[in-house]
Amino acid sequence: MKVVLPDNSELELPAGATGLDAARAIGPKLAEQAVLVRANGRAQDLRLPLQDGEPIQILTIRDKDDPDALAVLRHSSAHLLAEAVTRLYPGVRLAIGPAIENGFYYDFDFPEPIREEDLEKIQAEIDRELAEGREWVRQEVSRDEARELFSSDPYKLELVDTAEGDISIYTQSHDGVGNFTDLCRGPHLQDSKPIKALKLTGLAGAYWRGDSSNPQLTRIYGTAFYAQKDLDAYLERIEEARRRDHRHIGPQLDLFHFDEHSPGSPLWHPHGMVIWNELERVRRRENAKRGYLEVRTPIIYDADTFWTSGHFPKYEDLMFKVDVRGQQFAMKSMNCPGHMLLFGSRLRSYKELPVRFAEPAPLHRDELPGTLHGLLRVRIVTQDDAHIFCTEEQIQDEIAGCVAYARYLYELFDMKASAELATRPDNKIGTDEQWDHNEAALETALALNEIPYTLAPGEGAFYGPKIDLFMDDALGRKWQMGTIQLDSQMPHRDPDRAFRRRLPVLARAGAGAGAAGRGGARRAGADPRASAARRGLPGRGRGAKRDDRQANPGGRAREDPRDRRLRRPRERREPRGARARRRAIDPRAFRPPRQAC
RNA sequence: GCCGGAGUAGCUCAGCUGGUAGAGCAACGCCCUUGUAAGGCGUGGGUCGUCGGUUCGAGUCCGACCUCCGGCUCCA
Repeated sequence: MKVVLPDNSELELPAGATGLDAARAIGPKLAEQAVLVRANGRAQDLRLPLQDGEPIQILTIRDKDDPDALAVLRHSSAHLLAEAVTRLYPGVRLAIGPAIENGFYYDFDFPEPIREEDLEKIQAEIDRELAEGREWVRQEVSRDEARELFSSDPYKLELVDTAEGDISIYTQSHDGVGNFTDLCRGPHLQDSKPIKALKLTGLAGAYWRGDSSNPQLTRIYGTAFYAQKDLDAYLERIEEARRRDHRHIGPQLDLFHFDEHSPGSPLWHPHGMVIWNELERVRRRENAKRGYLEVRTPIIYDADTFWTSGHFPKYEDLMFKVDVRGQQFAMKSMNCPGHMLLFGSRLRSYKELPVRFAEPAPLHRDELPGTLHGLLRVRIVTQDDAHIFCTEEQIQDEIAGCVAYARYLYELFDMKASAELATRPDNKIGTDEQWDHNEAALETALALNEIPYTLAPGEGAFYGPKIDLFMDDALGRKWQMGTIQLDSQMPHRDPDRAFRRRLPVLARAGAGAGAAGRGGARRAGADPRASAARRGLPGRGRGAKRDDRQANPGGRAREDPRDRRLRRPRERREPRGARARRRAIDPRAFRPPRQAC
């Protein structure tokens, strides 16, 4: 058989030859330095056979910046970590240990919790392994053999059962030491020599398979490079980014600060307001150019409003509630309710359409403490939020307009946009034709604007697909910025019947949408509460409300407002933890930002 | 929320096994007048995150809480 080399020359090989065989055929030095073969564009273990006629590229230790070459180095590093931990902590159970963007991690289930100090010990053990050296041997096994091998490792067993294709294992050892075997798809290095720098960087809790209903594991992070100076440069880059952290610079420049008396809510200083007002000016100017009509609606609405809008069934725990003379109100976490009330305040003619309402209102969200992060994840956000009421025929143009607007903003701030297109979920309402049409409209808009996106199948809201826009920060963390959501089902939930016919609503948030949630758990059902809400159809909210009232008659005891003034600020209304227990949910699974109404 | 870390003067931090708080920078005062990464001398400044407990005595030990930092997506 033949394979094609990068210079387009052909290499003749015996049938079943592997990447390593190909390297050997070219030269001994190449074979020695090879770490990976890219076959047909895909990273492949050197030990695996090549296909006849496919183009290949041998990556070596000199391709030290190649993402695939780094990934194989780091994945092998993760296995060294696993070996060290297995030796140091008898009884530990192994979960998974992939390479990630800037390093690798391995998830463990420790019999006893470990602390940060333990990392030093583990690091020393890994350093010893590196000094001894390790070679990796790949073996293919049957599913039954794999189950036998990992019979005491529940996580590995689950992986065996859910794995696609053949099962492989890797054993790492050298001169009889090590001898650590792990279930692994590969690819791996030939041996540990290319790992010139390996550093454990952190410790964190992480749920098995990213699902909060699963046990929490202990994740150990690390990174590795083909050269010590690359590790040094990486650490220096992290340091530099830290020095430029807006959370330090902001207060230093007297722009804003945070106070523990209102966690997650910046206090803007005079200098900061100069920037704020400039952003406002840009927002007004650009909105005006695009035909948005500025409106202003209340911050606080009664519970009825939020049951109808669907916020309460889904997001009640993340909204600030206000008790007004015994009646429950809440602070809006999105502008939709006000805009719906405004649009529905009189009968509208389709000749008015499209109507684009924009509102720069402060929105309040009771984000969980562990998720707050400077100005990027806050409890109060003023975003350029808008709702567009239009006809089915106008959808495509309006969406394209929204995406183009988003692109304009990203370019204005010199940010690289990336997007996620979330499509129909299982509990969707509306017809397939409608969804086909709407998803296509979103996709077309993204393509027209050349914004790279990934598909998130099944992640759309039950009422329509959406586009979430992201930015990366200096440390490579992803933050959700804007969103564009299409709701073709609004009339179903509109109690006031302001619509004579079914009218789609487009909800979009652009500049200033800084409080967006991070891309959390992707898996549907990760949040039991949210998925339950998704199952509920529009209109069921009212029933749910009655149930809720019965379950919780009267709610919290009322208090005299005068008492409130007298009360010392630190005093709490209820036992600590009661509230936390009530909302035992996975914060990441919750995508608070802007589920439209 | 969960896991790990942290909370001592405006800032950066030290304070080991408990005995009533320190440094550098900043600020302020005086001196020097010195051409742009830190001239000299001196002074003031801390309920050691909050509440409670142990103790003759707690920044230091125990408990609860608050806030902040890293992480909880990258699928054997």
